[in-house]
Amino acid sequence: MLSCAGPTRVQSNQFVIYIADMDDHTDQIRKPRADAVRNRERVLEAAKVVFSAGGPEASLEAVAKRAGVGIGTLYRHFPTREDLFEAVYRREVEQLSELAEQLRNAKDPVDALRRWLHSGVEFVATKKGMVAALALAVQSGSELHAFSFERLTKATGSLLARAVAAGEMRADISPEDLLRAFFGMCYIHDQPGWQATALRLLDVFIDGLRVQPATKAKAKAKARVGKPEKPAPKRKR
Amino acid sequence: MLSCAGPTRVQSNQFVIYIADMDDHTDQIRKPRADAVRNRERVLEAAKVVFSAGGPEASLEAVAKRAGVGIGTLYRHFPTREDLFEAVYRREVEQLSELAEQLRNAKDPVDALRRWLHSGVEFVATKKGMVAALALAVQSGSELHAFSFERLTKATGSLLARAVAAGEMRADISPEDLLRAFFGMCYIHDQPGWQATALRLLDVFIDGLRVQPATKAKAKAKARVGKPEKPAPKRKR
DNA sequence: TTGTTAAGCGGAGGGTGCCTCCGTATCTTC
DNA sequence: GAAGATACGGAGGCACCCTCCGCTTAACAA
Repeated sequence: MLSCAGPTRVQSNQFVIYIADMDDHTDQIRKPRADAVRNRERVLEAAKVVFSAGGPEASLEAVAKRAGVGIGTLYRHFPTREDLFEAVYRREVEQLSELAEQLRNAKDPVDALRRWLHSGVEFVATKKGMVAALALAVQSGSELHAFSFERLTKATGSLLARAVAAGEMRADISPEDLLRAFFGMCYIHDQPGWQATALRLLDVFIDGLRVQPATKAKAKAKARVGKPEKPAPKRKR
Repeated sequence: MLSCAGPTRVQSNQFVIYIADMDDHTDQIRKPRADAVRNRERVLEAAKVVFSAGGPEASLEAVAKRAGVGIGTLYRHFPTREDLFEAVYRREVEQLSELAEQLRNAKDPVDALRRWLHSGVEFVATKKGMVAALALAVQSGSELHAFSFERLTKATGSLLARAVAAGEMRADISPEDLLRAFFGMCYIHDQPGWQATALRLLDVFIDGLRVQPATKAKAKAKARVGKPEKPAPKRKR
């Protein structure tokens, strides 16, 4: 937190980028230490296993032990549990995002959104710990750990915007809201048969999002004015 | 767990009923000890305060300390955290149930349901720890701690059934599902402004539950659980 | 009132987990 | 090979969970 003099380190998806501090004369960009890289990977691998087995509450010390590193090392790489979660499930989040990207070209925008949400349920089902990870990101409004949330919001937003622009869906629900609803539906995971329930509930919700036939034409005309990209307007209450 | 010889004790809502063991000759039914009754009440009072302040994760030892009893006493009265939750919020659950009872006489059944759910949000807002408590009851399928769940399911069911009977709502959503959706929506509590979001999301959901007069037949067909378009290849799991 | 006894009390204690701190080890660079 | 930066690891302090058991106390009978 206090190393103002050293080179800034920005963590991207899989890499670590080193940005030289231009004010500093001795700005030597060191290669990251091999053992550090190795250990980080080990911890990630171990966390994946441990979280899958023991749920999101699993002991971090267990993760460290499985990774064969000291607890201190774990904490250095991932200062909070959330950080670790996010790193573990980052790939999954990205896959979901990419799926949204692909679905943008689907014919029926409402169906595209539905299919995306259904895929989300499947993801959650496969990767056990993911709900917890994402829910954490959604819940704790902390800016720092919101990579997943931001990424998924964007994905949701793009699909939602299309449906709204097509006059198929009401415009007063934000992507964040939709995402929260999604997580809410998945909240009941680990009950037997929760998956079917979640899908059913999501379908109901999507029906609720639909613009009623009576007002459809009006909404369509209205939506055509603005750019399709724009997120849903901010609602007041 | 091993006191086979003593009188059986069944814990009802607010009272403790003593059932004499008929096989036993010396089946004297003792009045509950005054200090036990007093302590139980104290713990409940303390728990209410502590959970409100510190959330559902608050330390049970803190509760015991505030109640002025030993930790052992707390555990004797409430063997699990869940037990304590349920006892604390039992009154609230009952109030909600009673509200549902009253709303059964409302003219518009859909609006009655909506109002009830909105009241639920308000309850959750007031009694901070309640979501957690109820979510626990909903989530952990444990039969023993399902008082709240059962009670609320019944309340939801009565309102839902009325709306369905009136032909206003689709019939393929169970009270349990609705309840789960409700808790899902409230899952995001403790974010600023979550209440407005929850209400909005609930409204969307209710709209989704509605049978549209214009498209009634279509909506009904669509309400089938499986995919609407495909021949539904019976997905397992 | 007093004695008996079950019921209840409390908190020590053993266990687990969180997170920090800092002496030591190892790696990169020159 | 030396120097210095960087990372390692785990001990240690803290908080909490939950159980167990010797002691206390209230209810009841005589």
